[in-house]
Amino acid sequence: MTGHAEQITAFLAVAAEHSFARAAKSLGVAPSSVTRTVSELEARLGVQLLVRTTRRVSLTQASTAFRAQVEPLMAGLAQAQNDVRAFQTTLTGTLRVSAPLSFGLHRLSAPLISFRNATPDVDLQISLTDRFVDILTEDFDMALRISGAPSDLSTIWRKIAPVPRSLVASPNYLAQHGTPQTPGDLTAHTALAYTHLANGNVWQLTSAASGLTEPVRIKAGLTCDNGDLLAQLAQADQGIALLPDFLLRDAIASGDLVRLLPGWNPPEIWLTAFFPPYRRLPAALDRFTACVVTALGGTPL
Amino acid sequence: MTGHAEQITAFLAVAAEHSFARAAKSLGVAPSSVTRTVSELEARLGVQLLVRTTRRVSLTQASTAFRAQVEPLMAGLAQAQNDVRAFQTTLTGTLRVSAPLSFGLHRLSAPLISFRNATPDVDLQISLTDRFVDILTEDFDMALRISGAPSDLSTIWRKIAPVPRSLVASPNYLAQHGTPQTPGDLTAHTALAYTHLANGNVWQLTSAASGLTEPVRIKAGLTCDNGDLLAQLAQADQGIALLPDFLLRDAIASGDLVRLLPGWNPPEIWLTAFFPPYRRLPAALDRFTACVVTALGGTPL
DNA sequence: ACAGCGATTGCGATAACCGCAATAAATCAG
DNA sequence: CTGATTTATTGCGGTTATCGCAATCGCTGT
Repeated sequence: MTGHAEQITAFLAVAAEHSFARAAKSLGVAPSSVTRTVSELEARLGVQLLVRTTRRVSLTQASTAFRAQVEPLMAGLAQAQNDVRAFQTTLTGTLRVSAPLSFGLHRLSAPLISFRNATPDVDLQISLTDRFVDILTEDFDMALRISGAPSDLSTIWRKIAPVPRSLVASPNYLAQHGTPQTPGDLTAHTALAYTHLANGNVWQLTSAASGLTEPVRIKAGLTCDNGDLLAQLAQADQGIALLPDFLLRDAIASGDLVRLLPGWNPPEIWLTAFFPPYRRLPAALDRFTACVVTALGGTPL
Repeated sequence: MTGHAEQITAFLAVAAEHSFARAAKSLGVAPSSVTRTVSELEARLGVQLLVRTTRRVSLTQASTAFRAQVEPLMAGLAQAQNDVRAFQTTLTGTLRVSAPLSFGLHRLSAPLISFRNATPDVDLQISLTDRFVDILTEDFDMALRISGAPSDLSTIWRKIAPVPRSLVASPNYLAQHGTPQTPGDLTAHTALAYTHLANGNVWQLTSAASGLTEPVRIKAGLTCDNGDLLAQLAQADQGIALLPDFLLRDAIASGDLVRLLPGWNPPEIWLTAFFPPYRRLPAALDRFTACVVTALGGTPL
């Protein structure tokens, strides 16, 4: 892996123009520079490439063969450098996105459809998993997560939309264990906790009226990384769950689950997009983010 | 035609090693240099090629495609630069040689055979012509000429062997016009002159005894660029010719031509090899010159 | 022979480059 | 969870290389 492309470029220019002066003009430098550059190339290769007369420049056999070999390579190099620019501006390539399973099933289809209609050339690979994927190792371009404030200050992230949550339980469960009226009442109950948001089984509840926050320690009943399963367990009278509203809509409407402590709000969490440490997002990724924000941003999920 | 191969080389090294530090060690430079070089490449292309974490370096989609395009090109460039070195040292390629027709017919076969036996890989192209070819325009590597001192001081030339010449005429011609006994007697005779050595129809004759030179102006009978034809004309009683001995051997031996003024020598001329303005002769050409010198050098033709 | 154009080279000034050391940050070990 | 280590980055100083200008040499057409 040597290099020295400038020398080769100078040589090719002289070979094409059959003149150092015209080559210099073509390259936008002084003729002396071309002379030196080509001479240096010849010295480095140990071969005379150009036979000069002050009025004529001829190619040697060596340079004829060299030129035939090198010219397409240099053209290819220029081509490749032009092509790669397109990655930043054109919407092409592959986009690997990770999203939580429940969120994906309930809310992801709208932005996906919007993105696919807008940019059909991008190959979109969606991985629905409730793991916290390693963006770098598994080569993701974006990981959507539902979380509180990102712990990692170095990673690049962007809040998409707030995710309202509610404390819920089934009517049967409440009939058996009583309906809590204050945060303190929760200590006697069993929690169905979401793994990634479990904070040592301490729920912070904030009064909508006073704005005061009260930490409540509850019994750890079960921890799961999937919200839908937690909702099913709550409907099966297994305890009190703190879940995003978008998972609960049907169950609450049907009366299978009921909201608890309506005057108290759990900590605010957000649908957040995480990115690899790009300095600048590629065009396709930028567009995808825009679609997600358009479809889901602003209004609470 | 851009260039910037050093930047691409640096990028490829980092991509291969997945580390700036190891790439720097591999390239033999400081890590900071690699950082700057790659960053400059990214800035120039407007594309982020490498996603850095202090502990890991990943490729972007853009750089993956770029690398796939560029790596073989750079390898080809290195290959071409290695290949071209061989032209200076290995005996290959084509050798275009021009030589006078008469000389070629009488004396060139020996060095040609010697060269072909030594280096069968070189394609040898011999052009026998009595024109003074333009070495550069007609792309010759060597032009053998029989001439006096080269007029052009800039061209590269090498004396191979002296070419003894004799003044000759046919017995019939001498019987009709008389046999000259002194240079001055020549003025009454008709000259059969060789074109490239014709000097205004003035022959310089030097006395072997005294070393004095006497210019003799003679009648221009006929000028020709081919020695064999001149010899034939001399045998046909057309005049006095000044010709290389190697053309005259048979005619003199058979008595068809006789030497005149044996005590007076014509100007010394040489078999001379002329080259394009190479700074350094290619290997094949150097070898060919050596064969010619070995076969013909030293002893007069 | 002469004139003109073009390749080369010496030179002066500018700019680029390199390596070193300090900084920031991401991963590993305990 | 905290400290330690490794790694990419960046500011800085000194050296080097590079560029353009102008003079020189030399080829080529008239």
